[in-house]
Amino acid sequence: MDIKKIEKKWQDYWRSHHTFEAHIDPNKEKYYYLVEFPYPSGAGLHVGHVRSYTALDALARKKRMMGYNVLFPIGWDAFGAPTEQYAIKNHIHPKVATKKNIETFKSQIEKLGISFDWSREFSTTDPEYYKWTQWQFLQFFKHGMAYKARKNINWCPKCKTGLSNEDSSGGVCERCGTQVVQKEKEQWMLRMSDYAEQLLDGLDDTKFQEKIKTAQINWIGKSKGAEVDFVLKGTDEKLTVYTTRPDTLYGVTFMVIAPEHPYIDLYSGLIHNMNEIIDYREQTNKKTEFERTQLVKDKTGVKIDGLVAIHPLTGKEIPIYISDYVMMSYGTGAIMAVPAHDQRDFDFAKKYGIDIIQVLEEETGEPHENEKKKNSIVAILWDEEKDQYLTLNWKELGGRLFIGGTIQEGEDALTCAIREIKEETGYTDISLVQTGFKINHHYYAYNKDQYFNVEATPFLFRLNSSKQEESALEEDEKFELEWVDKETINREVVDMLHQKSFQYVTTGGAMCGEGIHIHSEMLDALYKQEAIDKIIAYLEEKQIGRQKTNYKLQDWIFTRQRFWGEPIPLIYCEECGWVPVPEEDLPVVLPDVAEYEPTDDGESPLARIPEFVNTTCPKCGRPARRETDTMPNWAGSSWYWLRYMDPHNDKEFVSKYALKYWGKVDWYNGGMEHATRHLLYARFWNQFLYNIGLVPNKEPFETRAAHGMILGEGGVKMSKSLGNVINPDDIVDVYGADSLRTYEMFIGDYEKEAVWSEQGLNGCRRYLEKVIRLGNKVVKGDTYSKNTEKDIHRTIKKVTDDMDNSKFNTALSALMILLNKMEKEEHITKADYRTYLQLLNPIAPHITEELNEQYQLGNPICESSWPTYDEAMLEDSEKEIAVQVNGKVRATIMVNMDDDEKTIEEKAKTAENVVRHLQGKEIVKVIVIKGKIVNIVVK
RNA sequence: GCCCGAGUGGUGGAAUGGUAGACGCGAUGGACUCAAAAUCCAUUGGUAGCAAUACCGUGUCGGUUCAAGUCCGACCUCGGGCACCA
Repeated sequence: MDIKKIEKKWQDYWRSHHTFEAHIDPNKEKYYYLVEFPYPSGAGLHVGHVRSYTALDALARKKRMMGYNVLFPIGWDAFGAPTEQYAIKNHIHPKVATKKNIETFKSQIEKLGISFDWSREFSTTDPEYYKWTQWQFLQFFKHGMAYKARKNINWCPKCKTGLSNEDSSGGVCERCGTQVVQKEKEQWMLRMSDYAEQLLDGLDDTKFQEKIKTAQINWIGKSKGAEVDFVLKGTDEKLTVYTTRPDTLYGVTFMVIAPEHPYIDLYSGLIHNMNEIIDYREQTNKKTEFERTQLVKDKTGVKIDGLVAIHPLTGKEIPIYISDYVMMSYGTGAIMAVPAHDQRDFDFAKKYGIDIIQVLEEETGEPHENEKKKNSIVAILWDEEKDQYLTLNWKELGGRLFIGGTIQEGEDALTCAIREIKEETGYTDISLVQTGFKINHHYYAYNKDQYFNVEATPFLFRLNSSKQEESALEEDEKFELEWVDKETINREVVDMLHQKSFQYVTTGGAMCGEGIHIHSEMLDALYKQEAIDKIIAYLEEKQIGRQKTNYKLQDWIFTRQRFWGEPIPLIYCEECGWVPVPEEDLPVVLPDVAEYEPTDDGESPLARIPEFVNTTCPKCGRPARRETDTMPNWAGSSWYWLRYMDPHNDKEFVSKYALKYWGKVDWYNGGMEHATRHLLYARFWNQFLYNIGLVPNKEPFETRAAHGMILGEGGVKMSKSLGNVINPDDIVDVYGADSLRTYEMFIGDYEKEAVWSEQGLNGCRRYLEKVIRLGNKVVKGDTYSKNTEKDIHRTIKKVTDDMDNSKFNTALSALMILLNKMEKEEHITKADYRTYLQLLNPIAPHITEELNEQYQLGNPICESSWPTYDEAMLEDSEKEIAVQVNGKVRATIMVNMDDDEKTIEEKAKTAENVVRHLQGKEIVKVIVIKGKIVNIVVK
């Protein structure tokens, strides 16, 4: 058999018979499968594409055979930087490069036999498509959802272009390695942050995988908290901060504002060290967004000399700093700093010597009635040289602990700690290293038969010399002094108070956990949520604060200073301002020019083309200028699934009729890398269209699944530089498309990454060859063979269920098992073979069609119905089950399905090896699970 | 740091709480062949044993259960996403 000819033959058949073209048919139930449309790069198709396309192809083929009207389209997401760069370098028009790349991709995909409906194919770069992208942008504009704003962008001075954050990671341009700078530009923005709550809510209407939902939720970044107003001393102005922990308000010891905060200029008259501040601001400006968002321990900042805030509750003066760890873009661009309970504030306070006030105490142990309150210490002695800590080993009396003790009348905590160390260990030559945060501990003392609630202060002391005096132990103090290392402590010190104490004094960070409030007047003794509620109520009553929800999600910067994108259809008129291009003049077409290289000043290349720029105002007819920026890559992919429903419509972006029939995408497959931004943009776009009544569903996608990556041999990413990229064409040439498809479906869990293996691929080819050879056994017969009848029914069920759950690997495994069984038979009937081929067809469509034809088994499989199974055929009348004695398998027995438990138990007890294990033992219990297992418990 | 995943033979990977390792790859032995390839048959988690069989075994430690790869708790390692987000 010539595989290549067969594959070509069936691909031609499907094309000429329009087998996979979908047509609206109200009498048939629809199903919409969508794969992320590819970016047709010069590199060609990747084996990763093959994996997801084959998976959805298999599902689509099966669904069609099950009688659904399946929409399974494909197109091209072709605008964007890579093609533009390629075009500039090779001096060809991006339009030409795109066309060439699409041709390559298309022929590669066709060779795989994917059942796409090619009649619906389009590219985002087609004027007939981007006309409607522009039209929809105008809907945003007309509904006040688009606005212009000045924004800092990443700018590469060498490439003369704006870069996305992704393209400028590490602070350098991804392509040329030049240091990226910040440049302020006017940009069109879409009000996506207005949709934060709706985008969050909408997730409930989807069946996305949990990890995809989480990614969306994280990106939206909702946080509940409060705004608090701090009066600036000597002014009428307030400095408002946002915090998620208003309950820690009493712990505020300083405030920080972002270097860009407008108050700095507003109050420059009051500030004495303006020069220093301007210097710092300039340093910050040099940093890229990337550098600023790196988590660094070493905080920098400048104290504002002359500007002081007043604590709204205590009336104390609070110093204000500027620092780049506070972002202008989040919250109010100003924070109240609580160094005791926030790591960043803690780091900053340590560096600049600012007070740290503890207002939360971690609680350990279980509270109990009639507790006696007292204050105590935990003292940890450290031998720096050996890096060991002194513990008291109380053995069975209390395990391994540090030195502990109760603070006496008139004594402070530190004195107490030094005294206790001396009394219990005799060491006196010590110095204090660290005082930890206080801990609120509940415990029961057996020797005193009393519950205690202590407020304990942990200390860390360094041992300077082993000078030791006589210790002063009391009667009941029986322990061994032992110096041990960190590991032993982590393992053996189990008392929560002592464990936490050790953590506090050795790691030395802020106390960020939950706890009960102290030093907080009205909040004292309250837990987190009660305290938050109480303080917010108070702040609101006094009108010095209010509850507030914040989102990380920001408005969408919708412009790029590039050539190869959709022109923004707006015209600027001196008289009328920004005016939309009239609908009948759409699309605003990209000019066919030779000059599309970037300009020096950051303007779009379109700005240099007078014929494009100069126009007249659609409103007043005076001379006017076109917007020269283009849309981002994300634009065209934000609505493409809608266009697939009605791709040739030149009156509307999609007809109501098509929308009503095809509805939502039922199953959307894509890479995990698009689970945040693309998916969010697409949902936002759709929700907007829904809100203005243009689409019938609020959420565009019912299910979103993500496939795992295919890695090169050795488990590394395939890349040009490693030279381990597998070209699907080469594989198809040598092994055939069906082998490649089968292998990629068999390689492992569809959602997990998988490692490419040529040997594994070869195994799948061998399997398909066996399927071909199985044909030699075919004899007449339109019913299943008696010997394999049950296996066939079971396999139908298994393959059907597994494919429904995207478990292609186990579906194939079941088919292999059935093949092995059939191979042992002398003959199989046409019916056997036909069903077998039908089950395999979604994964290996060419070879199965050919065999079906060759052995004259029936109409083409693509026009046949999916096999069904008979429930009654799934179970055997007899089954082998295991017999365990005390949970260990000792024998297997044959049972009939209609055996009652008594019979099974008897069979089990008399099984040869079981008898031996029962000898001399008393049977305590016998568990019989019908059809599964028997477990005999003996003593 | 936070949020997801995942740790099972030589290897890719299977196992609604019920015989761990299905299926594939590789390996070993054999058949066919002058020979090789292809194909077919057999074996293939480890240790002991001629064998029957026994013991051990799903990252580590503990727990629940008649029964744990699977459930619960603590930890370790790897992968991914997010991140001075107040």
